[in-house]
Parts: sequence; C-alpha cells; structure tokens
Amino acid sequence: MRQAPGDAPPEEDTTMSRIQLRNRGLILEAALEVFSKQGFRGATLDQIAVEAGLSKPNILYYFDGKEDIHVTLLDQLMDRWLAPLREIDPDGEPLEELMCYVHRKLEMSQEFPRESRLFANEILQGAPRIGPHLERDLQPLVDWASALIQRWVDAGALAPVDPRHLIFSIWATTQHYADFETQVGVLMDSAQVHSGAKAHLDVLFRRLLTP
Amino acid sequence: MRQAPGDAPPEEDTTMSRIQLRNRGLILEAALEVFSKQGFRGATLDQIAVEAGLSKPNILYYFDGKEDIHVTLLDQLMDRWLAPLREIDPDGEPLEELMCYVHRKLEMSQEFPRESRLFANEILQGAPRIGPHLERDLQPLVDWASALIQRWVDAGALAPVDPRHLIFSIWATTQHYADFETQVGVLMDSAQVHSGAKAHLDVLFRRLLTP
Amino acid sequence: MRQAPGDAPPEEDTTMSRIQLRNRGLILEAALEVFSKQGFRGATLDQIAVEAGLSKPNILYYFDGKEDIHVTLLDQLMDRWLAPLREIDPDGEPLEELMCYVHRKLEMSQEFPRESRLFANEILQGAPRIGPHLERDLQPLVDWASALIQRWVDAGALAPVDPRHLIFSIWATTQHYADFETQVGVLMDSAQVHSGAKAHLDVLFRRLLTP
Amino acid sequence: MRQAPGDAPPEEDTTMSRIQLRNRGLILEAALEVFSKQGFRGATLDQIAVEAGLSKPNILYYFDGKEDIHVTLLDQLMDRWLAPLREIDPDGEPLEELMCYVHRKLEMSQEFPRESRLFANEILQGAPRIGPHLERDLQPLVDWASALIQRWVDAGALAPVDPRHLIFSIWATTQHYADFETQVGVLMDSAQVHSGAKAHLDVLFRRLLTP
DNA sequence: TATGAATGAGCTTTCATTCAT
DNA sequence: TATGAATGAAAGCTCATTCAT
Repeated sequence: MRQAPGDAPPEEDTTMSRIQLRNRGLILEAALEVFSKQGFRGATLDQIAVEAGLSKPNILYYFDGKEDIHVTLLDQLMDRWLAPLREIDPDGEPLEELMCYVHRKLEMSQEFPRESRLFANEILQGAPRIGPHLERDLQPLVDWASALIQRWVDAGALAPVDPRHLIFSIWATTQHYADFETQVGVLMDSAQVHSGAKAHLDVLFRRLLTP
Repeated sequence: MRQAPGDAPPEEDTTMSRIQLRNRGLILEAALEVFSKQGFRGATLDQIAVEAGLSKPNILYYFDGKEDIHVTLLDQLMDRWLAPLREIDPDGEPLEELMCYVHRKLEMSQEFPRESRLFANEILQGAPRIGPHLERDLQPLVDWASALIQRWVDAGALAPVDPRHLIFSIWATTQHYADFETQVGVLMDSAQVHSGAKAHLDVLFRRLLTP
Repeated sequence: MRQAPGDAPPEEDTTMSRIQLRNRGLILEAALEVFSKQGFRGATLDQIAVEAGLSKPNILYYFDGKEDIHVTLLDQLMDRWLAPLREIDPDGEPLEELMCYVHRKLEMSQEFPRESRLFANEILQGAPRIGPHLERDLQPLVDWASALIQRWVDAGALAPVDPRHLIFSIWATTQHYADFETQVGVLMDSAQVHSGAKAHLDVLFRRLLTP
Repeated sequence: MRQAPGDAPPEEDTTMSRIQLRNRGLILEAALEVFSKQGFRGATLDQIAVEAGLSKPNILYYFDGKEDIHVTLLDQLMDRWLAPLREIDPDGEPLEELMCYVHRKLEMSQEFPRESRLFANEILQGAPRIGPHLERDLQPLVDWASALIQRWVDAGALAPVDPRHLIFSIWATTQHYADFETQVGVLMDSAQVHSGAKAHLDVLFRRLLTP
C-alpha cells in the first residue's frame, strides 16, 4: 500500500512562552483576516495591528516584517490545504473516496474561506512567495494522487477521466464558493448556498466518475 | 422570444480625437497587464506609465486617477464577460446551447486570462469597485438564464440541476485555467492544458446535463 | 617624464537641465554640511531637506536615497582631495615641490574643512562606502608619489625619509586643523590658527626634508 | 616644581558590589568597541548589549541611557588621554622630555586605537558631549604645557617653535595611525607601520626641536 | 497634449526607552 | 538584579496626485 507523501507534521517550536504563542496566534489570525481581504500589498501593518489589538512595533517584535507574517501564514496554510488530498485511501472504494474528497474540500471552503482566498490571492499574483512550496509539496502529492486515480480508471472502477483535470475541477468548484463568495452572495440566497452546493457537486462528480 | 437583458451598447464618447483614443487604449491595455498581475493596491501608476510608454502625468490627463482606470477597465470587462451568457439562445437545443456556453467560456479563459484575473482579483477583495455592477448587470442576467435553464429542466430537455449552481460550476471550472494558471503550470505540461481541459469539461457537463 | 595616474576628469552628465543641476547642487551642498557634522548615520534626510530648502520627497526625486547622496559626495570629494598630490611635478625642485604640497594641503584644510571632516568620518568608520575608491584611486597615486620621493631621496635631493610616513604626516598635520577644529578653537585664538599653522608646518617639514 | 593640573582621581562610587563593577566594565568595554566603530548615532544599544553579553534593559539598569554610557566613556578617556602630557617633567631635559611625549603618544595610539577613534568621533562632530571637559580639563593643561615649552624655547633648550602648533602636530601625527588606520592599512603593509612610524616621528620632531 | 518637478500622506521599519515581573 | 514584552517617536522611502510650463 503506497502512502501519500509529505505527511510529516510541522514541528512547532516548543521554546515559545505562553504569551508568545498567544500573541503570535493573535497576529496570524489578524493577518489572515487582512491579507485574505486586501491581498499582500493592500494589507498594512496598521490594519493587522488594530485587528490583533497590538501595537505596530509589537507586531514586529514577533515577526521579522510584513513578509515574514505572510510567509508564515502560507506555510501553515499549505499543510491544512493539502491534507484532504493526502487522506484519500488507496485501498478504499474508488468512487466513494473521491466523492468524500469533494465533500471534504467543499467543507473546507465553507469552514476556511479566508484561507482559500489567501491562497487564491497568492496564486493569482503568480505565487511570488509560495512558488517553491508548490513544486516541493504540491507537485509530488498531485503526482501521487493522479497515478492512483489513473490506476482506478484502468481497473474500471471509475469512468475514464484525466486525473489532473479532475482534480482541477474539484478544486475550482469547491473553492469557488469561498473565493467568489461576494458574487455568489449577490446571485443566491446565502442560506441555500451550502446545502445546494453539496447536492450539486455530488451529482456533478458522481455522474462524471461512475463507470 | 425573450431577450437577454443588458444589450445596450456602451455609449463611446465620439468627441475623442484619434490620438486620444489611441492613448486611452494604450493606458487600458497597460493597466490590464499590471492590475491583473499585481492587484489594485499592488499596481502603481509608474508601472502602468512605463508599460504604456507614457508619462505619469499624461496618464492622469486621460483618466481621473488610478481608481478611474480600474473602474473603466472593469466596466469594459463586464460587457465582454457576460456576452457568452447573453448569447445562449432560448430557442436552441438546450444541451447544445449549454455545452456551447461552456466551450465559449473556456475559450475566453484562454484568450483573455488577464481579464479573468482582473475580475477574480476584484471579487476576491469583496468587489469594492464592481459591486454595483454585479447587482445591476449580472444579477438580472443570471436570473434570466436561470429561469431559462429551469424551464428546460422542467421540460425534460435537461437532467435535473440547480441552474445557479450549474452556472457557478461552469464559471469556476473554466476560469480556473486562467486564474490559477501558475498552479496549473506547475502541475501539468502547459501544452496539454487547453485540449485536455476542453475534452474534460465537455464530458463533465455533458454527463451532468444529459437527461 | 612620468605622469600621475587617474587624471581623467569625471564626465558630468550633460543631459541635466538647469534646474536639475541647481537642485542637485543644493542637495549636495546641504548634505555636505549635515554629513560632515553628524556622520552618515547621524544625518537625516529631514536635516538635509531643510538645509537645502527642498521637501524630503523632492530630495529623493534627485537621488536614489540617503546612501546615494553620500556616495556621490564622496566620489566628488576624492577627485578634489587627491588633486594636490597629483600636481606634484616630478621635474620640479624636490624640496619646493613637497613644501608646496604641504601648503596646498593646508589651504584645502582651511578652504574645505567640511570635506575634510566628511572624509575623516568615512575613514574612521572603516571606509564602508569609500573603501573601493581607496584601493582603486588612492593606492596607485600614493605608490607613484612614494616612488618619486624615494628617487629624490636616493638622488640626495631630500634628507632620508620614509615616503609613505612622510605623506601620512603631511595629511595628519594639515587635516588636523579641519578635523579637530573644535578642539583647536578651544585651545587657540582662531585668528592665529591659519598663519601660525602655515609657518609651523613650513618649519616642521623643511627641517625634516632639507638634506 | 610645578605640578600639572587636573590630577584629582575620579571618585569611584565604592558602594558598588563586585557584580555591579564587573557589569559596568563589560558595558563600557562593549560600548567602546561599538561607539568607536560606528560613532554615537550609528551605534545601537542592541549592538552594545550583544557585545557585552547582557540584555538591553539590564544595560539601562546600570546606565541612565545611551548618552550616559557615552559620557562615562569619554570621562574615563580624558584622564587616560591627557596623562602623557601631564607626565612631562618640567625639570627634565627639554628635548628628551618632548621626544618621550611623542613616543608615549604613539604608543597610546597603538595600544588604544579605539579610544583614539572615540575621541576623534566626538571632536569631529563638534564635541557636543565632551565640550565642557575640553575647557575644564584640557585647556589649563595645554596652557601649562605651552608655557613650559615656551620657557624651554626662551632658554635656548629648544629650537624656536610655537608650543601649541607643536602639540597639535604631535597629536595629529601620532593619532593618525589609529584614526586613519583603515587608510593606512590600504597604503602600507601593516607589519611595517609601527616601527616605521616610531622612527619617522623621532626624526621629524627631533629635527624640528633640536636647537 | 505632454511632462519635468514637486509634495502630502502614508508605508515599513528601527530604536531608545519603559513596563511588568 | 535581570529580562521578556511593549511602545512612542522618528527614520528612510513610496506613491497617487498636483503644479507649472
């Protein structure tokens, strides 16, 4: 049984005091709020400081600068972002594994829309800061998942499909509800969005993948 | 036969001289390049000026400011962006009309990736400048299209589907190739992207919609 | 007849407009005043801006930053500073050539005390910005002058003396009146300084060098 | 026999514990290193704290601030700096007394180059912190030495020379090897500097002063 | 129509100093 | 005695915009 790559959990530096951990947490939470809304250049340390309830120099006591905060945020994000893909079980029932992945991604889009937008912002601008991560972490993981899906297709457990384009479609449709939330909100009663999205994507991908 | 709303052509000010038209064009082209790459706040007038080959004060002779350029760009974009949806023919064959729409959107994603990213940037940041347009132009158009699709579904010409979620899925999957181009480029040989995407999306939506 | 090296005059960029030349001049003059008094780190753009009668951003319109101003100043200074040494005539009467050099240096110390202090500040701090100049411009010139003096000594035209230490003594004693002006002013009536210094250094070096 | 003024030893506060004395010493040593290299404004408390191996607030427990450290350093320096001049023996052999002073000053330049540069930095910037000391301590001492030298000249024990300019020349030539060490190092093999300087200055001043 | 020159407002960051323990 | 944490003031620099021609 093959294993998804990159499973090592991030080593949290345990030398931080409680107050340090708390304030770093406050700052990252505030920065996520601001960066995901305004983008990197649009965000200011002032906004982050106000949002975190700390003074601006105090922010810089915990991080080396605006960029350091952003990079730390993206680093943390990548782990969480790729987790659902890693959790696909090569030994599970192919169709259900993939549908489960779709639903997991949709849930994350609903639970962590700011993270989704932070990521989208970064990719939109050419991944100037997360670029290396993509090649180091994302690429091998997608290679692994694609090979797995291809084997399932070859075994007749799934309808023929290009694994990478399938993955793109799953990402696109699920993250859309977070990234384009403003537009979705204009066009649809927000109460119906989540349940409707789940049912819709279930049909969409089940029909595609059922052999 | 009903008519898609919003067809009124934008009133171009015909009092502009040839050189004025040319320079406004140069500026908008340069601004599209810069805004789509850097976002609104990340872009600078200097970059736009250099890209356009004009001086910075000259830029401001043609436009009232950075925001004016951006808004003008978004205004122009909206028309082009919504055109494929308007072109759905209520009297055409339902499935083919929608598949045609999918392909048209995918082509636009390939032909106008900068426009797609400009739009994505704007929505991501909460549509601070394009918000009114969404309600004025987009909403009625989507209402119209949704009603049309619903009638097709009710008539049994399409498999049951939520029209709005269908539209979101089409937008998401097609624009993904432009908006997340950086990520797609890391994960897939760029030569295979376009043809593969077309075939993939054709299967994806044809299976969904075939009654 | 050998020629002192490094004679190429600095090419002034003739593409500058009159107002540009004037303002760059104002800035450099102000910067000389401030840098020579406060050192590089001690000086602020605000001080320079006030001294120049320009706004701070306007300063940065003409120079790329604080360091650029400082480097430009040092570049200009080096030429002026080394000129007297270059003007020693290998074919002149040795003792008189050197005494003339002493007097020329003393005059420069009186005429350009700020330049002397600017230079002293830079060397004191380890020549972080002018270091390369020292090796490129100063070293070959001093090598040339030292060889010349050595030949004069060997020919019996001067009393035996180590050329480099001689040069150091000349620099030290003449520049002292500029660099330590504050101290000199405390210890001596400033009216007597210049004439007294000239007579004193004349005797000092004439006695040393007369065969 | 007249006595050089200013001999009173500084009242050390004897209530300091051993650890206090040790830490004040560490701080002053570190501050000397940093101030002499970077100047007052260029130096930061962080650098001093790192150099001293103490925390920044701890530094401020022992001193009232950056300026206090600097002033303390200069105070200590003045005593050491003026000592050789005080040690001139009015009853000694005039020429040898002065030559001995020259050599003593040269040795100090070699042994305490950081102190020399600290002093030079302070004077260069107009003696903003040491100014009062100059008038209180230095001036009477130089007055005393000048009168002594003048009497020696009048007595025919020395060649005619302006005492104050003589003193300036001695200061300038000896301190030059410390203050302009960077420049000297570029122009001369550092192994030859010290011995060469001693021989050179011996000749320079002996020729000047021998009746 | 075009642009060199200029600037107010605001940005990130540094730093001497203070707070709280 | 010592130090992690915090901050006001100010630094260098950027940038959209305006001025003057």
